Amino acid sequence: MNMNIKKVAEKAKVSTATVSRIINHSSRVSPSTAARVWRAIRRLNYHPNTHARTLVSGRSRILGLIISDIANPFFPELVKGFEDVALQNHYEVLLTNTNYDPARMAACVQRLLERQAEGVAIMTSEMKPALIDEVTRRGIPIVFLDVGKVRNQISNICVNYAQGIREAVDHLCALGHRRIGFIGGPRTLKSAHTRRSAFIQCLKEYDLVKEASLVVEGNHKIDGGELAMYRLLQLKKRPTAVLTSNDLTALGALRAIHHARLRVPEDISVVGFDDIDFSQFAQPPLTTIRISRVDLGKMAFDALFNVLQGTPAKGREYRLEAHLVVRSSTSSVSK
Amino acid sequence: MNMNIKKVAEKAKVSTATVSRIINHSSRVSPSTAARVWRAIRRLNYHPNTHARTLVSGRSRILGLIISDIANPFFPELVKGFEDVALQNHYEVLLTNTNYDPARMAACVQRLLERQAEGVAIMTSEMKPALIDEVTRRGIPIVFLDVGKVRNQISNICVNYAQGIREAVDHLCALGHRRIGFIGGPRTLKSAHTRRSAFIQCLKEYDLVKEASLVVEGNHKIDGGELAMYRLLQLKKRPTAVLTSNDLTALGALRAIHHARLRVPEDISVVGFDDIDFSQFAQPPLTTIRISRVDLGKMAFDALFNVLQGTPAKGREYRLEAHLVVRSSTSSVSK
DNA sequence: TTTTACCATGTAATCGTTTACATGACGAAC
DNA sequence: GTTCGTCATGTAAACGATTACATGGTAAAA
Repeated sequence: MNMNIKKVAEKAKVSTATVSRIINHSSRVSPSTAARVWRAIRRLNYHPNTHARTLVSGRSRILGLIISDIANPFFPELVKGFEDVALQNHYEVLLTNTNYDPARMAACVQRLLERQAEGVAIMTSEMKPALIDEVTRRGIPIVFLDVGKVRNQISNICVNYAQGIREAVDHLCALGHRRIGFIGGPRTLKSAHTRRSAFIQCLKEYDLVKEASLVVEGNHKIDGGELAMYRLLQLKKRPTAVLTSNDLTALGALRAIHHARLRVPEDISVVGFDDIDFSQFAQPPLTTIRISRVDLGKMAFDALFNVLQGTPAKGREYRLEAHLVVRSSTSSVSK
Repeated sequence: MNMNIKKVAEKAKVSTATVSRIINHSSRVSPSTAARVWRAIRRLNYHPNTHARTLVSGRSRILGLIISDIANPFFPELVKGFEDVALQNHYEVLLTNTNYDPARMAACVQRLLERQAEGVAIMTSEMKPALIDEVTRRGIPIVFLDVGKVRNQISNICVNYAQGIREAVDHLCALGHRRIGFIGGPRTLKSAHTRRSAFIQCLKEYDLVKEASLVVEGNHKIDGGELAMYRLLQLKKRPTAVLTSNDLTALGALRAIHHARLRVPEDISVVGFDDIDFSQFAQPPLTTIRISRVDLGKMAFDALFNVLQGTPAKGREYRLEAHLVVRSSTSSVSK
């Protein structure tokens, strides 16, 4: 019943080696036999068994993609970008979720190793060094997002958060804001930390109010943003504008402000981060710092692909820009 | 360098067959050798090669999950539900996107067949019968969402849209609404069609205004909902409440109403469909008909799993309930 | 004590490919 | 007309597991 290379070989009256060579375009074969074999392949509706291929060749044509949580709106587009270009290059993608849990991350890596992934994109930050070693020891390239150093087979995509934040602060300053609050992400998250640092750095460069109470912590979800915003609203001198560590946080802030019977942007300006699909449909549409997650996904693939093709297999540092997109949640400060 | 079963066998001074038996708990082995082998396995950090396993046993422990588009907020949670329970049962999930394109769907199925998926969950409706045949001919179970008939290895999950819609209409009637509009999904989409039919059916059962102009077409995205709502607003006698075919459509409607300087729910009540994560954070929080997408994913896995385990491998029909969740986008009709 | 049965383990075939090496045919170079 | 190189193709050994069958040993049954 099941088709295999042997049957094709028989039908085309050649050896399996020849069929294999034709499928893989691996060495010269006479055009006439090639045609005969292709015809047989089509007739029998033959498709090579990937597992057998992987077994003998060692090449699985599988790439691993590790993310935190597909239900987090940051990731779907990233996945899409990665998958699209992987598919174009005839790679299959094995998607794994860590659920923000380092233990589960270990399991993800394990699963990818077992399936012989040829490369691993780690787009989340829960990571133990021991795991990385185990991957690189097998010669499997890795690409990280914002963490770790570029090494032999390790690439890194650095998002230029600072630039995006600088643009946002520029924009707010130009509108007359001086007291700018910041709602960060969870302490444990590397990227959240980077964003906060970039903001604080920015405060120094501009002539802005620096008060510890203006920087509060969220959880990168809506409820955390809402809670954090309440805290900012309760300050005796509250900020006239708020920058947030991601869009969900900003949406939570919007809610809190709305509940407090204040208006955005008339009473308080709000700036998000990421530009998830939704932010343009928020009420009001959110001014936010955009990271193209589709590009991020594509870039992650490229990073792996380059190492996979490259001789020598050197890792590289990639840069992804973040820019402000102005919508309606910011306006000049009212006095 | 690479670990394999042979090295483990050597180290533990047994044959590879014994190691295999121990790994698979497949037949009695003496506890003492088992212990020795497990120790060797741990020492050498051995993990079986899945491809070799698949090749000889025919079982890949891979399930295929076909969806339209991971960036569509309907799917991430579904994927998560499916994946979680698949993982618990030691299955890997191969996720494929059709991008709403039947041709790409064919490619998805092809890829899954080549990777020897043991079961396929098709959570989207672009499907050609020829493809299905090719899958079932190989004895691979399939589960559909809302389409097709239950057959030998084919299961189907039927969402009880009608019930959800009935609850919504009940709710609106109780609030005094009589002119209820409906914004449907794209004609090509089976589930959209089902939802619209259920609504029209409902109109007949209740004493409601039936006018063709009250049923308009969207595209299951925000812009489509917005456009469609504008059309409803331009009617000489506009509806006092609107039911929509999915939440994105409802959010678009919200925008349109907002732009028209009308208020939700005071001037118009809006009901969504699906209860995507976001709808609770809309302004105002959306009354909507909830389908638990996590449960949907789990159910899809169960359907496949049951056939995979079951003897005989009969397909079944599953039912998923849809219920109204009332938030703030509906209120009694103002006169 | 002999027979029987069963249990733990080993031997080797098998899954469907790829690929190093062997082979034979044919044309060019001498 | 040998000899040689090239080219197309075939032969067979991997790859790393599972599993049907074989084997020998030990305990129970006779």
